[in-house]
Amino acid sequence: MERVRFAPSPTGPLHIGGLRTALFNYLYARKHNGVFVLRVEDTDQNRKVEGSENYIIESLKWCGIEADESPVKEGSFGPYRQSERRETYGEYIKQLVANGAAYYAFDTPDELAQAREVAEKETGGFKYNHSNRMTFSNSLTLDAKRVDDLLEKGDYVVRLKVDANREVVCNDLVRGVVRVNSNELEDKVLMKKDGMPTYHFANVVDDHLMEITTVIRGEEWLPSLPIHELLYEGFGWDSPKFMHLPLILNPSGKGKLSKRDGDKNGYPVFPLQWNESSGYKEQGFLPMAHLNYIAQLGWSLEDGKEIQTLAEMEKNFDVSRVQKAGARFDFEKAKWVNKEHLSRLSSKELIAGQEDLFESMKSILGDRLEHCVELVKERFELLSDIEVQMNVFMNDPNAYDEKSMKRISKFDVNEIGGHLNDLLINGTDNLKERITERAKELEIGMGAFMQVLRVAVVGGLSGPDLMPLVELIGKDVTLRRIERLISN
RNA sequence: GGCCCGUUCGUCUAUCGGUUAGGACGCCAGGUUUUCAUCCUGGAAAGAGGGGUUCGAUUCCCCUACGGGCUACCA
Repeated sequence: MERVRFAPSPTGPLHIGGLRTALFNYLYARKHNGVFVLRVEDTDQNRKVEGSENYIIESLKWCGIEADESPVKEGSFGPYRQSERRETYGEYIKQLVANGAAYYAFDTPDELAQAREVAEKETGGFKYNHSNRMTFSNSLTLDAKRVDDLLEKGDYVVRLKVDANREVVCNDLVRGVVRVNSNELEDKVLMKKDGMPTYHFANVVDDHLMEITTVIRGEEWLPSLPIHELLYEGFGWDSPKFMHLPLILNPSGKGKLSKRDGDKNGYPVFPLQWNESSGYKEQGFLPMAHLNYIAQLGWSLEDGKEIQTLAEMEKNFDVSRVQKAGARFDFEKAKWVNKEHLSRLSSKELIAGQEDLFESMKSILGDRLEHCVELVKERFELLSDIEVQMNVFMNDPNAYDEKSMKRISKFDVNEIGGHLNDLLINGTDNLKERITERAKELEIGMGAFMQVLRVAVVGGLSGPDLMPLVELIGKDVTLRRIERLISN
């Protein structure tokens, strides 16, 4: 049975990259009839941001990709918050030291900073590893008595002992084999002075204990894969499969997609509102459409089909079709995907799915609601367009478009308005034919009638099909709008 | 700087040695529409560069260039 996990740290809102990682984990789990776990990696209490854990959970909920096991839905591998697993890490770190794969280190931050400064000047980089570990203050260099004393004081970290000059072979589901010489690696801190594990350690211990079979995460973790591999080895555990997802880049291609760039170029980077930043939900995206678009960044279908529902993605997901290279985010295409999803919904489905949005319209338009939606539906790109477009059915124009007024000013608006009034008195039946007839009689262009009527009804020269529109708002409203235009 | 990963139209991508290098977004033109949008048709637009391997390379290998990631007692 496949078990995968999404393991965000609650240091802020979930962003597009994180959501895509969550989505691919979810899709992988569903595709393989496996289990999708949400684990909160809150080992750095200093960076913890209030409300972000809840935000992450709510975001996944909005998207419809909730975890099977999580802090709010405990399975049998809990707790699902790393801050609640301290004792476990304590036990396992001892085991690793006993195995000879890790050691205690007592260097102070100052000493390390100094060593770093010197090393950077001389060689351009500092690494705490086999080459210099014997010059530092740790359980490899100090005698047993001294080590015990220092341990007693509790002022220590635990470091991974990386052997010199050996090849560490890693496997990645999208990139294949990645080899790295252990000399490039560092004796990474596994347990911090405060007794909390670092990412590397907690991650490996938890993935093992939670019986994770496939680790799917962002490419930024690829460089630390060898460290993780060595940890599994140090414990004598089998490592899971790994899949590193290509990064989502800023539209410019410069760097990982950032909130900064989103703000600058006017597109959201969060699923839901977070403080001042509005999310995809607030911008009027269908959760499924948003998911569909971000899935497309790094994954494609064999037949080139681009629009998929969540259910279809679950069925179609295929690891072997995941891209290697990072993909730039494109807000225009994201909107197009949303539009396609919207247009695939029938008016009935659309209304049913957006109860809040249609509630007040329903009370005004009653039975006509569905027909009204039908008429303007194809003009929706974002959910926010619904209110704008539906307005023609609800309210008389409160202003007239300047250009349009100029266009119709070449006609005798009063005269044409009078004729329209005259024709409408008898109702809206066969209105188009009757207008055509009248236009012919008067030797006035049909266009003049239609344009004047359009401006009267919608306030400008663009809008939905005019005749069905007049029919839907009815004779009286149309008459009133013509009157308003004339008296304007 | 070092290490790792990557590189097909402006962007997302197809191609798993032999194709007029295909699709989508966006853009442009035409058609439909009394208008706009939709829709339909057409168009411009790509294999980073250099070496190999091969009868034949976008595809396999190497080098260079460029891009990205990592380089914390952060994740």
